[in-house]
Amino acid sequence: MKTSNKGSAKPKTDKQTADQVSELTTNRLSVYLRSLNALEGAGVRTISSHALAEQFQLNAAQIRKDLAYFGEFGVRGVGYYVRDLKRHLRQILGLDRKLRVAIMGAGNLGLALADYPGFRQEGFEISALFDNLREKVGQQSRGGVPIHDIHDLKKIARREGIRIAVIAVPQGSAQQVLNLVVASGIKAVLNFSPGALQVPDGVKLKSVDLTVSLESLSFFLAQGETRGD
Amino acid sequence: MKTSNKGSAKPKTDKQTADQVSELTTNRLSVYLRSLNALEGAGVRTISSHALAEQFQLNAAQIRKDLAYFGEFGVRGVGYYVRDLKRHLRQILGLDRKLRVAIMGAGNLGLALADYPGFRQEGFEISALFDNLREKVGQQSRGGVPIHDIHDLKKIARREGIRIAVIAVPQGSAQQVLNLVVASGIKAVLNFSPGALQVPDGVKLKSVDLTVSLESLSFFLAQGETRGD
DNA sequence: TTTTGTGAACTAGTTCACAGCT
DNA sequence: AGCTGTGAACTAGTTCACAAAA
Repeated sequence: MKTSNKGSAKPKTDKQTADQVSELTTNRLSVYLRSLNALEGAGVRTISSHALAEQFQLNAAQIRKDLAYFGEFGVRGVGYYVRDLKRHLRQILGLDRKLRVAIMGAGNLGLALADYPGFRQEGFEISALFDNLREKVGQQSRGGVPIHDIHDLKKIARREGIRIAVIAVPQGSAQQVLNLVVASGIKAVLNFSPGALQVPDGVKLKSVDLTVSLESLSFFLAQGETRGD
Repeated sequence: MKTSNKGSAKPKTDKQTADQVSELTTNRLSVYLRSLNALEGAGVRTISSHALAEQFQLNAAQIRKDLAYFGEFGVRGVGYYVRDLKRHLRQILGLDRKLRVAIMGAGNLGLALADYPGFRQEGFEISALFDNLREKVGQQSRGGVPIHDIHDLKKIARREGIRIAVIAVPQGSAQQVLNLVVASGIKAVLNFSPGALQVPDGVKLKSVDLTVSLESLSFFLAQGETRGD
């Protein structure tokens, strides 16, 4: 237990500061949150780390450690109150407010992502698409997300308070578009284009590389065939 | 050097068996391969682990270790021959043949993925889309991938030799569709639906969770705001 | 009794540093 | 001289195991 920070020279918000939490941990927090939403919907009031761990293939201590980085949310002998823990996780993950997202590239992928229901959950709002093709600008996605000229990014990002950009442009222009995103003051970017991109310090880039994912499956299949011991 | 497996009771293919290679390693192999393609295109004949490491933010020893799991591909004093290493990596990753892919779900995301150029590289071929909506079956994607009835999955997967499935259906039906995929004999699955899915042993499931990715960015932004020490 | 929170032990992954080959 | 391949050292992440709280 580490209640009471007497003596410690950092009052802050006690925990919450979480300077050195690994991304593996925060990713798991998202997973826990999703499960808590389901549990709350099902009317479950309280859940133990063991019961939670069972749902994913995870160790219960892992879950307790993950949560302990941010505070003491559990009750010994009982577990975690679903509603409480959910509220804490939403706050830790910064989901207790609306976060506006822009999608760069109104091609197949960009348009699909703009209307993807998973993106609309938990406080995210897709506010705008950006493209450089004259004929796309002024149109909108099937779900009604407007397509703007990429040159208006800075202006619109400021006006709409866009905090996150998603890169869904072809390989060749990804770095260039990323530079525009960074210049417009956006600090968090989810990238779907393949290949290495450079961002300055203070900007978080998270990449989803579909080619790597597919090739990882290919490797698995190839192994299965060679492994004829 | 570990040439000559005298004494060892496993002649096999010497290396290549690679029983315990981490997924982190194989993911990096994909990244190296992409870079080698670019280098070959640029006419570069040979590359050192240092020069490769520089491109991504990686340690050179990391690259040498990753490659060493599968054999000795380098030449001391020289580095790696680009063409040679590329060929080896393609073989290790199982990309030295055509791999056919089916996409489950002809919604926005499924259709976008079907025509995604990144998927068409390196020997992958999107052979078919599957959906359960009467009005979609018989149509095709803009790029010409035919949409079949999901009930014909087994038949078509066998006929076309489909080895990989991509799950792009709504959350609610993901597990059900995955079960059909597994029943049809497909052993490798790339999943885009959120939430935990169960697969039997011997089937590889790789999930890309867009919600988790976005929430990870949200966490980063929230930290930046709180970290006002 | 149940279940948390957490130090200690363990396991996995990365980087160092250098012998040995070209 | 240059660069690989790899044990040894180190760092990060996970699991164990148990005291303390409800």
